[in-house]
Amino acid sequence: MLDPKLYREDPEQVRAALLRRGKGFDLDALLRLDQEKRALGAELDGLKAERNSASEAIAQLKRSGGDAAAAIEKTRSLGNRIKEIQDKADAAEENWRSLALLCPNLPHASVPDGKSSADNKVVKTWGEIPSAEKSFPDHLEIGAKLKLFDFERGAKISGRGFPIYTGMGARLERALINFFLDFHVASGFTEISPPQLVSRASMTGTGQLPKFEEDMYRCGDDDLFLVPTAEVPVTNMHAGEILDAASLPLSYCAYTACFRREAGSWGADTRGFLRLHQFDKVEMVKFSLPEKSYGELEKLREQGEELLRRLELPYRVLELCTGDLGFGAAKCYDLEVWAPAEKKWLEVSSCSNFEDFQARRADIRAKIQGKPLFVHTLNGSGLATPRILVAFLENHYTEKGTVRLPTVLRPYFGGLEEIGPP
RNA sequence: GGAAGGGUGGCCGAGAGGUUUAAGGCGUCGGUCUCGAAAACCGAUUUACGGGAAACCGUAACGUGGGUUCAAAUCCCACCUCUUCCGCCA
Repeated sequence: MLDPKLYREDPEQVRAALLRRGKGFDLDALLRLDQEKRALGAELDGLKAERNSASEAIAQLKRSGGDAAAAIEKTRSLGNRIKEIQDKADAAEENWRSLALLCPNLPHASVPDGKSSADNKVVKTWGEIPSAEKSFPDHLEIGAKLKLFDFERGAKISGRGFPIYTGMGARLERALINFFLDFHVASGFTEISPPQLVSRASMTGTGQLPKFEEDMYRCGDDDLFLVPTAEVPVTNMHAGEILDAASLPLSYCAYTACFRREAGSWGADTRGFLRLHQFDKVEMVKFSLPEKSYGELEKLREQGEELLRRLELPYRVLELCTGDLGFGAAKCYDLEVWAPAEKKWLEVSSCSNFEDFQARRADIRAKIQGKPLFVHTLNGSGLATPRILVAFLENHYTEKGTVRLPTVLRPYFGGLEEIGPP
């Protein structure tokens, strides 16, 4: 949610910033609703002030033993008038809020202009990309040979997009999750194991709702949502709190399964592990002082990059352009790994600074110089496993028909150096 | 799932329709005293929205949302949540 003062005081600047994103948002409607809400609020406050002083007069009259019946009768109609305006004011407030929740965040000034993912800026590339001539077995073929996963049976149980990991595949999945968490904890992050079903309020706090409800799995009887990312429960841990400024930045990491309906996104990149309804991810979440948040964003990105280097996977870093920026993000880096058989870059992490966009929705503040101010929230995948698995198998497949394990993963396999056929 | 009892400021805790401007205590900050500190004493100590150049003024908030009333922390209803007990259960 945007700070209303921004568009009240300088609507043209907000309009220009929103326009950089490309997608239309009706700022004029928001301004109109804001105006309406404030006008009714002022009228209501005046009427209530009138009633308060009338009530006080009645109290005094009664205390001194006088007859208040006439005064009470006179004040009664004021009550009806207040109720009427109150209803209008409530409706105006609700209209304003519904629209305000649909307004995306403003991009940071440093974010490059652009219309789509084609305009994202490559800021860094690491590792060696094999020549395009050379052909590689893809992850499905490797997985089949080594019996690492079973898509058919997964589909039988739940439908497509719900893979089963089997044998060494399951172990590799678990090893990756543990490696990620262990690395973050060693770097000073606090590990969280959060609820994986969350309330509507939590989903609204981080910005998944109300706009993206059709992409979420919902348990209707209880109005709970399966988490699409650990960002939701971990960020909302501090909803409604005033944090100790001295404790910032707070750095958390959490593993959860992630559930996404991916409504409307079928058709492209849906083979194998490339797009799933359920997948595993370790997420990093930070709460920062406003003036420190962009420094924290760089650190978050570096934290993700280090995982990729240790897994010995070639990767690149993209700075997303204004047109590709997520709904709540002010600035975002994507990490992509190279999959040699797919001959594609695969997104495995998104590191975003939301500034106070989520903090405003979820009411997360810190007392800064005596004043409670909204903190900045950040999050980044560190990392999501399915596409890591694709790149991992394709990059580390050996001529012997085995998958070589980088040294950092070997402790999770009792020292084993490679994964062979069962 | 059933029963009972709770939810009040940063914290503890009183208040049971109008002298609440939420007592009292703790904590925190400032001051007096002191070489300095402690103690004691004095004072201050929520937030949001609206108006105003400012001083300040108005409104709201006692778990949440409704209702009754001229007037609600206080009465009524629903819900959330905590504690205890019972039932079920990994």
